[in-house]
Amino acid sequence: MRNLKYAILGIINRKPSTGYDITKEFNDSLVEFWYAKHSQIYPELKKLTDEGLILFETIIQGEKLEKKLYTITEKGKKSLQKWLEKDEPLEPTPKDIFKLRAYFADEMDKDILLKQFKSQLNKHMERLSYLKDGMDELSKKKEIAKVSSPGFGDYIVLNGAIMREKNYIEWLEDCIEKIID
Amino acid sequence: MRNLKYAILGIINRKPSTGYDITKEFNDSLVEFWYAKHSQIYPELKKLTDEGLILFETIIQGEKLEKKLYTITEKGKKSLQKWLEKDEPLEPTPKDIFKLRAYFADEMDKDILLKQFKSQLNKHMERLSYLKDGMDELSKKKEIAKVSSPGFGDYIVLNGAIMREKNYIEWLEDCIEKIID
DNA sequence: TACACCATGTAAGGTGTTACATGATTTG
DNA sequence: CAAATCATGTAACACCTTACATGGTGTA
Repeated sequence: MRNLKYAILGIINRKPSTGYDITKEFNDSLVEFWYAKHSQIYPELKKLTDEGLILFETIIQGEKLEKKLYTITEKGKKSLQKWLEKDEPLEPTPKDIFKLRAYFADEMDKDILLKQFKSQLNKHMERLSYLKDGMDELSKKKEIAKVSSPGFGDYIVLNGAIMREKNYIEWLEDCIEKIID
Repeated sequence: MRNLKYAILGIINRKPSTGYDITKEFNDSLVEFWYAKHSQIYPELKKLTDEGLILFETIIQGEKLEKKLYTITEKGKKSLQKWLEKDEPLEPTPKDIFKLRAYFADEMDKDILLKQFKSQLNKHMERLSYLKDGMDELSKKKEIAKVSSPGFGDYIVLNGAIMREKNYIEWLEDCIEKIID
């Protein structure tokens, strides 16, 4: 466990960051497979500092705004590396509220059921389109699709998200077909 | 929120059940999209009883083993129905620890990275095979693939799980190819 | 009679969300 | 100069996991 710990460690390892930066990173780039609110991040940063895995430098922005720029320590790098090398059993399948509803489909009025699926389809199509835009931007910005290039991680996970959305859409369309006839 | 509440309500609505039954149901049938431990279920059952959404009958098994068979009330059915009809915004994408690791791929030694992906591939192939077996069994047992038939919910979500696993496997294979060359 | 499984609960602690709280800087 | 964004934190509460705790039933 302690996954947030390693998520933060990994981000700081990529580039020294403030708590605010990390929050943004989570809710922009990583949001397709990890996220956290700032209320969880700041206490965790304190904890990691106490554990000697990161350290910070106070920076004054403008006149008096203090911000803490965190850097990973050698100890932190070792800890991260160890976590990256771990090969653990598969996590339980993530929870999916829509599928939970779908499981109770035979209790639902057919029209409502259809409306539900169509609405869900819409939302996932929007998300897919958003992700595709992200991919266009990424391929402009970075040299991707090559291991050890710094954009490789970004590329494969974004590609994974696109594949996942396409697949979910396929499933929804399949269900809609079955509901109709 | 209060999703566990509705998950339990839905299960009891399908068929009167004990806490033990519900626990098994979660960890057998529903595990691909929802689950909970008994330590979460028993307190929730108490809560739902207090709210008048379910009620129980004490049954003696054998000589003296007491078990509580829960049944949904009219109030409970209304509450469930209302939840089933809700159309809420998309949940954030579920967290995926493996993708979190993958995001930090450029920090990893290429051999270790490859081993990670191959191991992950193995595990997902096993899960897929397990799910396919489940589908074979389900199609023997019930009349499925028809809305309003009682097996329809079971069928579409199991089918969704199979599709999801196939897709994840495809992504892993794609990544492995990219890592190799 | 031992072992697997049935059956129900509580306690402690970790993880995550929402709301509260405050203030500075940048940009239009 | 107003609004958006930058920046950091705490408190209360909800959700979830692990471990503790106890005892009955069925079957080989």
